[in-house]
Amino acid sequence: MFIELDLQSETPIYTQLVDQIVEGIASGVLQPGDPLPSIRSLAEDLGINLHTVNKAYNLLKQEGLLQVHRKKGVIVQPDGMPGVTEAFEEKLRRQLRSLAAAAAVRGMAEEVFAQESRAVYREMIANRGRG
Amino acid sequence: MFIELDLQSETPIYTQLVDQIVEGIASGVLQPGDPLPSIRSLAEDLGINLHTVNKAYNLLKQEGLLQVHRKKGVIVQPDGMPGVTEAFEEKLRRQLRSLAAAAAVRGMAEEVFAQESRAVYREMIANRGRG
DNA sequence: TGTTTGTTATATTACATATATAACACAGAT
DNA sequence: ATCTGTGTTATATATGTAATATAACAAACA
Repeated sequence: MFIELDLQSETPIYTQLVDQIVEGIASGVLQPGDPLPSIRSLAEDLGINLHTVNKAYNLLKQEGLLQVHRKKGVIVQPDGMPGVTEAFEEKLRRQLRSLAAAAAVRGMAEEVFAQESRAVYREMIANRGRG
Repeated sequence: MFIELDLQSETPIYTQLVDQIVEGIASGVLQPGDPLPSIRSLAEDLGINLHTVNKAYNLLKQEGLLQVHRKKGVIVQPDGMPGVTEAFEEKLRRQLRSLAAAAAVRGMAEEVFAQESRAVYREMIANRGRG
């Protein structure tokens, strides 16, 4: 499994799970229809509790990124990913504003900040051709 | 005072305080050397507890954005803001990665994401001439 | 029948958030 | 000296979140 947890981190375990799965989908490592480990097996692999994995999976299910079946297990959304909704735009801008302010205060120029954003996005989807 | 709290929000009060003060500095509403309300008076104005304001002020003090004196009170860092450290770059990139992944998964193109970042930054510092 | 799946329920521990009081040390004004 | 307002520190409490530990249930499949 491609997931690596930092149990010392201040960011919750279930958030780390959510982030890494989303990044997995964005990067193409996880493709629509691909199966994910069962709640129990992933929990055991990572040495964490069943409910922590369940919480992460459910959040992603509610966002429309995962589908959850009885016996089929958990798979990456095969019927089209959710689009850029108004709610998502708002949330994105709110978080970008916080980052932009912190960057501006430290003297990071507009071009550098924008370029940094572009670079991070590009690296994210760098090898969608192969995984 | 320019601070507005959303007590229903899931983001902690002290985080809202930190964010809005940083945005105040970035936008020029707060200039180096400018005084901030005392811990007690701001707490009373906002209808929150003294310690919540204290926590926010202390975080900003540790980041080097505020100075705290005995009787002089709290002022915006007059001796030069902290620069773009390696630690800050890492933190920024980590958070940008999370946002970029969420955006990419929803089909937001690289150019749109980068432009969104630039626009948010620009609006942040839009009226540094006067406020 | 038995196993594995997601799901739900309950309980417990640990930690973060926020509040409420209280007291302390320091600096300035009266 | 005394009072007042400042940041600071110390306790205590209430609430919510994060994470764990068990247990049980319903559905799908071999």
